[in-house]
This record gives sequence, C-alpha cells and structure tokens, in this order.
Amino acid sequence: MAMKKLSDPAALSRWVNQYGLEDILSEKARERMELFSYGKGEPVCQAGEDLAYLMLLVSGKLKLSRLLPNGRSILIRFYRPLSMIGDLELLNGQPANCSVESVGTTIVIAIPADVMRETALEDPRFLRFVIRHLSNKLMTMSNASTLNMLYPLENRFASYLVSITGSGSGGEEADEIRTPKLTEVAELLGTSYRHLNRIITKLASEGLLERKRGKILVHDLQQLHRLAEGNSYH
Amino acid sequence: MAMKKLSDPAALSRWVNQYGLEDILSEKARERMELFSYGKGEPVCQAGEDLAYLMLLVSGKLKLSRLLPNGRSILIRFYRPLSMIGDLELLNGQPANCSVESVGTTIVIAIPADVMRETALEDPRFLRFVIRHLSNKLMTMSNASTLNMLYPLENRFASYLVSITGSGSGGEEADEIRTPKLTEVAELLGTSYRHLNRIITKLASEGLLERKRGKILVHDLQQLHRLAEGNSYH
DNA sequence: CCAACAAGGGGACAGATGTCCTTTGGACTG
DNA sequence: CAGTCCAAAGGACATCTGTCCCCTTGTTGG
Repeated sequence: MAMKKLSDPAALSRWVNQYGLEDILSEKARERMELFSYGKGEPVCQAGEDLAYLMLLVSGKLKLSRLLPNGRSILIRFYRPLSMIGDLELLNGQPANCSVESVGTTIVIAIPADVMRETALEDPRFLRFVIRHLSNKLMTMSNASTLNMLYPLENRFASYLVSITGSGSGGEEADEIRTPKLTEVAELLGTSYRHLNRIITKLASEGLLERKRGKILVHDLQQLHRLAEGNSYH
Repeated sequence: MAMKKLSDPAALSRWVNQYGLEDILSEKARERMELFSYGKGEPVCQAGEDLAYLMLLVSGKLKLSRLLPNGRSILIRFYRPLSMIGDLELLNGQPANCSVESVGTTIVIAIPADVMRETALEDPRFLRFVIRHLSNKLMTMSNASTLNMLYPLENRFASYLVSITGSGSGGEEADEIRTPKLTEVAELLGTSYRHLNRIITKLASEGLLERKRGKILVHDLQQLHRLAEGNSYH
C-alpha cells in the first residue's frame, strides 16, 4: 500500500536520457535522483501534506483529484509522462491542495525538495521547464473548466470521446473499442454516473455509439465531432 | 476606442518603485518600458491575436473572458494590480486564447515582447516572478472551476459575496454595500442573470441579505459563510 | 408633463442533472 | 449447480438552471 524505492541506475539513466532531463536538471539534482514505483490505487500525494520530493512521472498514469469540504471529490485530470508533480508546492512552499494517485503501475523520478530549492531556483533551463508545464496545466484546466461550465454533458462527453479516440493514446483502434471505467469518466466530466449513463443511452439510441457490457463502441465519430463543436479535453 | 500611450517618466518610475519592478526586470527591459492607458470597456487583448507586449497592470481592473465556439462568452476572472498579461503568450509564442478588456480606467506598463524574449528568458528573478504568477492563476482557476462544478449557485454566490466582502477590496464597509453589475456577476459565476436573480430573491427572503435598486446589502455574513462551506473565489 | 425607451425584476415552462432505489447480469465460491 | 455478491443499468422524482417573455421602474428627450 505504499511506494517502493527502486534501485536501478540503468533504468534511471535510461529515463533521464529518453526525456532529455540532462538539459533541465542540474548535476547535483541528477546525483540525488531516486526512482519510485507505485502500484494501482496507491497515493502519491495527499492534499494537505508537504511534499518532500519533486517528482517527474516517467511511466504510467496518475490521477489528479480533489476533495471538497462537501465530501464530494472531483477528478481534475490525468497525468501521463512527462509530467511534473509537486512543482507548485516546491516553488511556493505551500502544502498540496490536490491528491494524486497512481492509476496502474507508475514510475517516477523523485528529487528531494531541499536539493531542488538549493540549485534549481537559479537555473533558467529548469525554470523555463517549470513554466512550460505550468502553462500547459493552466491551459488544460482553463479549457476543461470552460467546457464544463457552458456545455451540457452530451457535448462534453462527445468532446471526451473525440479526445481519447482521436489520439489513440492506448493502442486501440481509432474508432472502435473503449474501456475506461465509466464511473471514472463521470467524475472527470464532473457529473454523476447515473447521468452519464443516461446520455450514453441517448447517444446509443441515436446510433452514434453502441454499448457492450462495460465497453463502448463508437459508430459515428463524425457526428460526435459535430456534437463536440470543436472543443476538446486536451 | 483604443489605447493611449502616456509619456510620463515620473509616473513610470513611481510604479516601478511601488511594485519593486527593479528586482524582476532587467535594465534593458526597464529602458524600453512604456505606459499605456485604457478607458472603460476598451480591449487590451483579443483572442487569436499575437501580443506585441508583455504588460503589467499597475492601476485599475481588467476583465478576463473567453468566447466559445458556442457564441456564448464566459467571464473567467478579474485582474487587479500587480498582474501580468501576456506572460503565457510571451513564453510559449502562442496567440492568446482569452480576451482582456479594461473595466474602468487602467494603466499598464508595456514592454515589447522581443525585448523580453532577448533578456528575460535567462533571468531567474523574472522567471520566478512568472512562475509565482502562473501558480496564482492556476490555483485561482482550479478553485473557481471546482467550485462551479460541484456546488449549486446558492453556495457559489455565497462564496462570491464572502470573498469580495471579507477582503473589502474597494474601500466599502465590510458588510454593507455592494454594487457590481449583477449581469457581470452572473457571467463570472457561470450562470444566467435570471437564475442569479432567483437565488438573490431566495437569500433575501431568508433574511441573509437585502436588495436595493441595483445594490445588495449583506445582513448575515455568518450564514453566508456557512453556505460557502469554506470555499472562496480567491 | 408626457411619450418613448432602457434596464432590472420576475413568472412560466422546459431541459439538465442529482439522488435514491430497484433490477439485471455476470463472476466467484463452495 | 445453487447461492452470494458486485458492478452495471435504469426508473422515479426532486432540484437546479436556462430560455422566453412580460411587467415594473427609472430615465431621457421633447
């Protein structure tokens, strides 16, 4: 139920190489890198706690969500490699206000926060890297937020389908099978499972898609595109 | 209907001094600063256009909004001094995807984008300044987005009232008068004027507030706090 | 003072969404 | 195979919100 530290210098340097981390991390930071691994559902970071590490996701998928005073929680977005976790907390010294959890098995490069504070704050390459990522996060969030606010679920779900179908981020055929857990999709779209279900039924009755036990087959990507009206979930 | 360039070195250096801009802008950038002034309702930046300047709001209030393919527009937030406009566009080289308009009379310090690109990308002080501001924007946006998604308007409006009442950002009494245009508030909260009106009527009938022609008097800030459930619009 | 007009306020209805609860179908165990 | 359990699917109803439209009130110009 907790993170495992890996001791695998070869893998580490492979990741560093693959993502060009030599270009953004100081030598000192690179010396202190560690490799962490998280299993399915394990927490990477809890709201309210201080992060001891700056982390770079190099493999797997992380789920960023937030717990409201309400008791309800909302799935903000997914992170895929290469993403940074803890940048905001590191730079501002504030505790996290989101929770991050591992979706499947993930691997992150972790660098002690104090090391980063010593070296990175003066390194333009790293700071620009942070800025690029923050910009990305900001735009993604702004996009999603606007979308959620102004369009009913039917359009948003269409956008979602188009987003994950078009980019084929998991190796599935372009327009056929889909299997994320629907309850999770509902959370991401900021709605209840019940309502998402309703909309799926509606779209199915219109022939745009078909539902199999737990799966959804997209039939008419064209129409979905029309429904999405050019919006997209990043 | 357009921006005016001011030629007032004294005012300029006063602003620079007041906000400590010597600490974050290079000498070269400071040499090339200009002072712009915008009147009520004038556009500072339109979605889709390339920004020729990085701007620092030093006086007044700006309205950041976004136009959807939908035709509808949404008010994202207000900027007050000291805020940066065009940071994202400058650093990423992308055209803006938001529109910024002056609410009243505003004054900004403008620095040509090419000057910034030459000098600022290597300056840790400036980069950290950008990061601080991006972080802020991200948190504000994340907050607002979550709020909008999970709470009905009654709670969100309470949050809004608490936010602007508590901080007394305009010199009004702590809990008495309030006069922003309601249509504008509705847009900020992502709802229709009609519905906001409905909620105001409801809150008024419960004695939490009272409406005067175009104004709202807060009676029971305590209850509003309870409704807001600890959430806040920045 | 009156007419015309703009802006705020509100009624009525439809659509979107949440909550609760029941039903269904499949997987797993003994 | 029967029994149990769990997740998916969906029915019923209440609530939230948007849209359309009309009424009221204040304002401006003659």
